[in-house]
Amino acid sequence: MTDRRARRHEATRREILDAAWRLARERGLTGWSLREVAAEVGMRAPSLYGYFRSKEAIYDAMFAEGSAQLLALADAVPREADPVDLLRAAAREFVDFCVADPPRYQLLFLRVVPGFAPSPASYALAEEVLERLRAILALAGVTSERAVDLWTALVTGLATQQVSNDPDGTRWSDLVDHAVDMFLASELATPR
Amino acid sequence: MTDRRARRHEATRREILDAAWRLARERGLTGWSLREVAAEVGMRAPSLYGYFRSKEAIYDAMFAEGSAQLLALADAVPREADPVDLLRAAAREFVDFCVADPPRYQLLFLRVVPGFAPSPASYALAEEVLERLRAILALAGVTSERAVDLWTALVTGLATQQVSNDPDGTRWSDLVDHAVDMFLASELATPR
DNA sequence: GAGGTTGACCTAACGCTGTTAGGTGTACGC
DNA sequence: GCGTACACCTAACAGCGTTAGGTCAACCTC
Repeated sequence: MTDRRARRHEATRREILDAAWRLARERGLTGWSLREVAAEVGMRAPSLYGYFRSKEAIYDAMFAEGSAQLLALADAVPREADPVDLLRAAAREFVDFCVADPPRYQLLFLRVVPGFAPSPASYALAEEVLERLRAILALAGVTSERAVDLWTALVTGLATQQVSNDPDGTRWSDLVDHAVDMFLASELATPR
Repeated sequence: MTDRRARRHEATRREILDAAWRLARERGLTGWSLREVAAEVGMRAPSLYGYFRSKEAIYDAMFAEGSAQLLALADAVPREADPVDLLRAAAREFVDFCVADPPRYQLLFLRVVPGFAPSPASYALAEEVLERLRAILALAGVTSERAVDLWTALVTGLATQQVSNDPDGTRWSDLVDHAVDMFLASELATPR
């Protein structure tokens, strides 16, 4: 049996992370303090340092977690559909993923936290997400690196506009299918 | 003659604003303190409050200034060219504008500063930028609100990816012409 | 079961942040 | 030349992330 101690430790880590997510959603990605997180789990701020080496380490764990969630989403994309439907679904799921949790989106894709950059381990997860994206696009016949870059610009652009300028509406989400059609018309016409 | 005092006051405001921009470019949009700005202009932090009501007011003045610069850029777009060339030039200038000064871009288009939202006066400037954009797109025959939204998503997406993921290269800037062609092929084919 | 160790948590404190209060001297308008 | 208004200062506040050092209970070993 793995140490009861170790399990308890992991559970407390989880509790801290959950509290951080909760506060980030309530007050904005950078709108919370360690003292608040500590209060949320019934501790004082310095005690958190037994679980995370710094506030940045908490952001890093959140980054890894968000990436893992997106990775799971990418793996759940159905493989047997029509390529157009496939990409439409993928784009829509991505934008919904972003809109559903704006702080998570900002942490993963915008460089919003002042000193923060993901650790190599966490960044590797983000790279793997990109790898899955490449695979999905390849299923639809889109393989060039330029096309992948254009895709990321397009879908993150839609997500950014939606989150920043119409957080409670669907003004840009509604454009996703149209944008995918535009993209595919252009990329599949000149397959190179 | 307008008060020498008033002129001197305005000059000091400028000096403070320039120092804030300089520090933002050096250390990131939110990576500077009032004490640093004050030191830069030979004062102590509390003295800045004679010129700006808060740090947020400095951000607001920066927001207004950035918007004015973008407005000037929009007004400089040549009106007599071929519509495709026009939009290509406009998109390229926009992305270059963003890449040239990432903190300015983040201030104007990402919601990066924790508590900050532009004042109504500053926001009006940003709205005017959008108005100019609509006019430019109309020159090329693009008039629907959905098409304008798709345009903003596309060009801000390119800019975001460029600034966030390849700040010193041209990986996404190089896609601007291609993206504009893709956009126009789609929007002009179905003109309604 | 007693003893020693380890780890969970605490208080106190550091240097930093934006901001306010209150004081001093000087440059200006009359 | 005088009185005022302004430019700037120091001191201080509460809050921030973080470190140092201490206390107490839970666990492992005998």
